[in-house]
Amino acid sequence: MTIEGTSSTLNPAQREAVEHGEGPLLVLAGAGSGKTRVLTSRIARLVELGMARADQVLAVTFTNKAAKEMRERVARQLGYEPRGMWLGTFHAIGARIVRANAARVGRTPTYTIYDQDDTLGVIKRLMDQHRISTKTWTPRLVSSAVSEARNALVSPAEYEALALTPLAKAVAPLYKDWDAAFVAANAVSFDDLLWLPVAILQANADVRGRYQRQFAHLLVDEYQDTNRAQYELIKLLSSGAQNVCAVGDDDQAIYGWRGADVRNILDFERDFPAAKVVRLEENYRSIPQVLELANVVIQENRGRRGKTLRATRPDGEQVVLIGAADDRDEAEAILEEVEQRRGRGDIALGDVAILYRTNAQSRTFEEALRRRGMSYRLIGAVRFYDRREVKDLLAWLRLIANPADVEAFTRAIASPRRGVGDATVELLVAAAREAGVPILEACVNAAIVAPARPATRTALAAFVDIVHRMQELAADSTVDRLLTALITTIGYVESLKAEPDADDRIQNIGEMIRGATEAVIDEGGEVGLRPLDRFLQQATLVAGIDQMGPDADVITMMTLHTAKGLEFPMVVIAGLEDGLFPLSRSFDDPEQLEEERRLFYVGITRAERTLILTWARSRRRNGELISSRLSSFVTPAAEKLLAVRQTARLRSTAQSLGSQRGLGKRDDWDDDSFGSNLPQWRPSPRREHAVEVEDASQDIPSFAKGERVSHKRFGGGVIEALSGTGRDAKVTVRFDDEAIGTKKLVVAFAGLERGFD
DNA sequence: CTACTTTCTATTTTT
DNA sequence: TAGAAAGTAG
Repeated sequence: MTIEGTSSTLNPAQREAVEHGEGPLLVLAGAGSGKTRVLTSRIARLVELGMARADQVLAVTFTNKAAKEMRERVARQLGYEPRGMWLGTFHAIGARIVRANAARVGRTPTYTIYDQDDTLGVIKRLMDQHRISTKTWTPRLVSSAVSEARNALVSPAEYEALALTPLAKAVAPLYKDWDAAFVAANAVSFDDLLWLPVAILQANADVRGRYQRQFAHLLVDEYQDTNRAQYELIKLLSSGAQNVCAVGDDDQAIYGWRGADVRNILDFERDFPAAKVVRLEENYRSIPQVLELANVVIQENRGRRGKTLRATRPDGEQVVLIGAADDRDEAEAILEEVEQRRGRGDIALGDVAILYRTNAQSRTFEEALRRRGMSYRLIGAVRFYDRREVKDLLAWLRLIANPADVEAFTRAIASPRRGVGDATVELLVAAAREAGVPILEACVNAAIVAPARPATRTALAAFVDIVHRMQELAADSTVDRLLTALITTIGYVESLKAEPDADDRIQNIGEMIRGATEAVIDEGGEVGLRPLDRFLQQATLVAGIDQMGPDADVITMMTLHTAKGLEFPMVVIAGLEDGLFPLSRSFDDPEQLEEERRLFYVGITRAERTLILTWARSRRRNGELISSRLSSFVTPAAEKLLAVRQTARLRSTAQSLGSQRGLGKRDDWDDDSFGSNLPQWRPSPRREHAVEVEDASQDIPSFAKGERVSHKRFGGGVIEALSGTGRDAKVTVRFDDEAIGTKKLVVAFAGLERGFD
């Protein structure tokens, strides 16, 4: 596996981008066109020619891994380490700006970055305070509402003024208390890492001026995936010389759901007048067969700048489409393909990536790989730092670093359990908030602790004592030594022993201590930061992909989103079924459907030599068996480019199905045992279109417009509109309760009943 | 207070 | 199906 861009000399377009001098520059870089190469060459040249010192360059990447690779490549081209260069993700750079100006936003430099879970904790507590039931609105929903506001740079006051929907009206007062809650915990959310820097720069001319003078050149990778806050941050930092180099590809915009706005790249010339635009359309990665498919697929999208990838590599293998009977059959078929090619000496395991839309799909592959004894690695699904035991210990470290960290406190005090229950914890949290005191202090505050039982008070005192002792140790010790001491003191390993997978967990702890050792060695560029703080920040800001180790000869599996920016000799895109890819919820909204299609495009263009697409007629999803058909992304025009095959099992089930068509019994052809009859390939040039099983409708009630229904939670209402069919069927219901209003519900999940409540 | 059991519900992608 | 929340027994 390598990162894109391997050609040794620059083509004319690449050279033009690299050699562009002052002023804004937009590089529209198609997949595999060597954009990383352009970026690194450009940075190296800027420094080499003295157009900017290393510390005057700010380069933003999408992942930490990409940042690290870029740093290495720049160093290689320069012949020395570019010390002081700001090179990182938006979030890492934002974190640095916040830390340098922490006092201006009510934090200290040792503030904590709250991850998704921590932020959810804050939201639950806020909802509790405001007496909003987590049943009417789930904390998740509230979280995404706030997140959307933050990413669009909408302040709490503006949000309140604009709040029209019932959800927005419920969220507005919570959002108003947002900053106070985070300030009290000396913490910031993920989104705040973008919001706060923008706020700091907008409100403080001195700070703004200082950064603007510092950064002579800004470079932004994956510009199509920037959101409003990121865009504003770039504008604020670049004002003046406007030496902004944005690199991106509107066809690869796949983060709209995270607030990214493709218009940022579509409107670049409007925002940065006199911008030079360079297009990179020559693809050095993939064989023509792959590129042809990519072009055909993406042409279905409207609202793009329009570009066509030109192949530079010689002809190769035709792209394959395999239909399978079910998800297990699909996995076996894929592995069979891999082994055949491996047997022929075409590829090694390390050349293969299996990509899918949802993380849940990885399970079937894992099982199949285990059965065959093939080694693999799973990227992203469960981040190392998300494992329970790691999070427990991180909570302790966080509390040691930041005694106001409420979420760390609630977790640390319960792991292992030490005689303080939920009720006491909530009492302490509320009291600390009221008194405006860090949570750790509240535990030993006589007035606050008074109502608790003596045993609880003793337990609290003991807990605080441990944290204090560790704080002392942290002052002049390395992170790994601190961690080791902590584990012993709290008896963490012993507390795990009783659990079923204790061995794995203990191993992970060993891994964590090793990671802590490295955190001390790595200096990173930012001065005056304690190793502990650096370690903690890195632990929250790493992405799944960042943990992808050095190349090994194993199959790699990940989601399509994670695969962006990577390339593999052989790529499998699995689960090409309507409802899964594209996901059913995107059917309603053309923009979402186009984003899904771009995701498919991203997947296709990861392949260098071999591309295999697969789909399964039936699949187990969330505990139930659902049947589906080939993804509508595989249009007739696309299908012409494919070698279409079926597994033996699909052939046989398709036949038996044909004979009992209309009987509507679908389940009986899945549960036969798999045993020794692995799928056998018989080359079959065309897929019979006869395998159409429509009708997913039984078990799902059908309703009519105007009909009266009742919902368990929302009460009675009237159906206003219907959309979708089968298990994707949705109804729009106007509920009697005005506070609830009109809702769009998926019939299969909503549990609607006819008539009155 | 804790550990266990039962119930419920929600289905996507991630810095 | 799995994960979280709520309920229950000691």
